[in-house]
Amino acid sequence: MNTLLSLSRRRNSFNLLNHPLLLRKFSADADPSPGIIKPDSHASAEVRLLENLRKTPQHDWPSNETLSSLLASPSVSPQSFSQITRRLGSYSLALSFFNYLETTKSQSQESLSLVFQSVIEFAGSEPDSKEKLLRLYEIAKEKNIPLTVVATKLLIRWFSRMGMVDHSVLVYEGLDSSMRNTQVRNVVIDVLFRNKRVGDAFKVLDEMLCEGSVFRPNRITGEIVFHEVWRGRILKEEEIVELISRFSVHGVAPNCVWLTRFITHLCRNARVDVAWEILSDLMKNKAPLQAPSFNALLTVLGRNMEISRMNELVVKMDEMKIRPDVVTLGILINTLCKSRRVDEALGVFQEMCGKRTDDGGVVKADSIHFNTLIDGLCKVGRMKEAEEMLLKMKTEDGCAPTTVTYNCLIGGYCIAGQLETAKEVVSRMKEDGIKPNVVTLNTLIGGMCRHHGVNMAIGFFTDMQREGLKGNVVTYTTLITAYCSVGNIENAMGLFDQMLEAGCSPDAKLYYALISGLCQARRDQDAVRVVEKLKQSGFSLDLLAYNMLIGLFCDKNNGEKVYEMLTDMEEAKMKPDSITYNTLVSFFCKLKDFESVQKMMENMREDGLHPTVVTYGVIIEAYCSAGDLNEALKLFNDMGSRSKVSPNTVIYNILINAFCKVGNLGQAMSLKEGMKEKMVRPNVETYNALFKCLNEVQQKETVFKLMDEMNQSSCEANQTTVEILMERLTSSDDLIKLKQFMQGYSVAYPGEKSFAFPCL
DNA sequence: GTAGGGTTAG
Repeated sequence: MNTLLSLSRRRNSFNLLNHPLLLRKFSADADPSPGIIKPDSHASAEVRLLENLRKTPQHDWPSNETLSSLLASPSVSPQSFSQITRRLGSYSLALSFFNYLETTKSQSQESLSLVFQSVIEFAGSEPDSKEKLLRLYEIAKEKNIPLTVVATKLLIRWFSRMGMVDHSVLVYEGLDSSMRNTQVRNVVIDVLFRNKRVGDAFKVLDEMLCEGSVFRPNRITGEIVFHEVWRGRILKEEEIVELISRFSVHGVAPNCVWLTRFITHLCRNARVDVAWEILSDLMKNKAPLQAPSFNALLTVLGRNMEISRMNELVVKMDEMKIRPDVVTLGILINTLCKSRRVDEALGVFQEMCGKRTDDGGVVKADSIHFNTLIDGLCKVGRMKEAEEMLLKMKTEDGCAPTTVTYNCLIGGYCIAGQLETAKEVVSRMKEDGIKPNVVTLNTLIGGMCRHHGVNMAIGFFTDMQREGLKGNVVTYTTLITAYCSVGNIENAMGLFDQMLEAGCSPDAKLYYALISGLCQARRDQDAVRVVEKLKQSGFSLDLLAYNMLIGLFCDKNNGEKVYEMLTDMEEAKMKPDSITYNTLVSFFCKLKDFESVQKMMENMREDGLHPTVVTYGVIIEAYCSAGDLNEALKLFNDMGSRSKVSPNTVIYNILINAFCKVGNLGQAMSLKEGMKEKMVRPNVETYNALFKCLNEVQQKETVFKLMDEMNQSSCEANQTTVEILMERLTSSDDLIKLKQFMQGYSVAYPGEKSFAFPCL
């Protein structure tokens, strides 16, 4: 048989003929020494037919009686005709055979079609195949020879390859509707796509997809269409979703890689719900799916910490017998650990390890799974279990502890403030032959800063530097932040310079830490230097940083720098927010530049922002301190009516204070009454302002009334209150009243304990 | 040739 195989491979270009079954049938021909393997009797009619065709010259075929009788033999099936034609070995012989059969009219249309198919097969590899195929197609039409599915597919494909896609379409359109089956349509669609006739391709596809279609799409249709959809970017996202849904009705899913890519794309563009819908739809229609597509969705659900939805999805996977893999395991335990649900993570870990996967393997945990769990345990302070997990790791195959494992443990002990134990872990890891790295260093430094202060951390860092271990940008950020938080800006800036000298590049987080530290410490000169450095390094400030800096420069009355920051923001196409505006409003208020204040308010509205209660507070206070109480009052009235911003206690206090200061008690009291109406609670400042104003003897009754009111509304007096009242209430009677007031008794009705009215 | 994931420090 081996000999036979090799011989026949050499002789035949058609793979089909290499099939052992066919070799057996045609063994007399294939074997050079007849007699070794004898043709069986069943095949003899076909074999003899082929032999006779070969030994008889073509022009003698019509007159050869043996041939005629063999052709009439019922044992020669239509399928044999196509094989016999192929075995004739050449295009011209095959065509002659076809013509011969056609003229004898001895054969069924099916046999003729099959012979014709073999002729087409030959024509495809002829030197002038284009003309030959065109001619054959003409012949088929002239002689009314129905094309077989194979012939149809070949013609459509070849015409397209030869640049005659119109002929491909003609072939397709000339077909009987029963011949336009899934296979043929798949070829047509593919050819149309390749020739950029997208609309026509979708027309053919549409008939397959629509309800009740006879020739439904199959996996290959999906392959062709989705490949093109991705490659050619011919559809919008919604259209792709719709297309997947239409395929899904027929139980067809895009292939795993394609689908996973699309799901990832949707998730990255915040279309998680759409991704979810697609997978649900496909599951509902029982389309074949695999874990990676689900992993893509689970990843983003994990990032958003949507654990219940993740759970739901895993349950669905289980129902559909879609097996989770190692990646699924990684996503689940990581998400659970990050949300501090360590027990659930351990549960999932137990349950999934050892489960079968789609490719027949077993879900096997690796070092990273262990690291994730150990980190989870350490973050919640379960150090004993973390240590046990480390021991377990050492006994498992392919799960050797790494630097990361030990770093997690060190981090855990640092969180717990056990710095000594953390350092011991460093010794243990060295004994195990695992090298500490910069993360180990940073973890320890972070722990020291938190629990023992920055000086100890600096000492440790210096020691490590002597041992040759270099810090990185994270090391410096930790230390700089620690210095800033204790207000030691000199050392923070010193470290910044040291870092630059050491050739370590600052990153965005470092710049942010430094700028926020400098702004809090009101160090404008240093801030300017750092911002310059930041820009040189190609970084840019974000809105938060701009706001901090603008606040600092406003505070330092550095209008020039404020202007520069605003110009920078504009160039960076960054819109100020209400914090930026409030800072600026407050700046102009301080300068009593009310024109600019008005301008800022206008700009704010143009930018679609609304003045807040803070904005109004700042301006009202500015008008008050400029002595323009009318303007302050006007703005106060504007608040509620124009801006629909309700005044709060702070606003009322500003005004009450101002009116009290100029001795306008009437206006102050009426504002206080207004508070009651607006349900704004007066506080101790409100009362202090009023008490200060009530210094006439005849106003004593009002003082008492207010004192009772304070008690009733549980507004506690402070040092200032007592000082003011002591000045006003000097008689012995008054002092008794003051004492009663301090004890919470009513002063207007002595002996009666006041009640607190929570409604006020 | 093509997809998905998980670990430590600011």
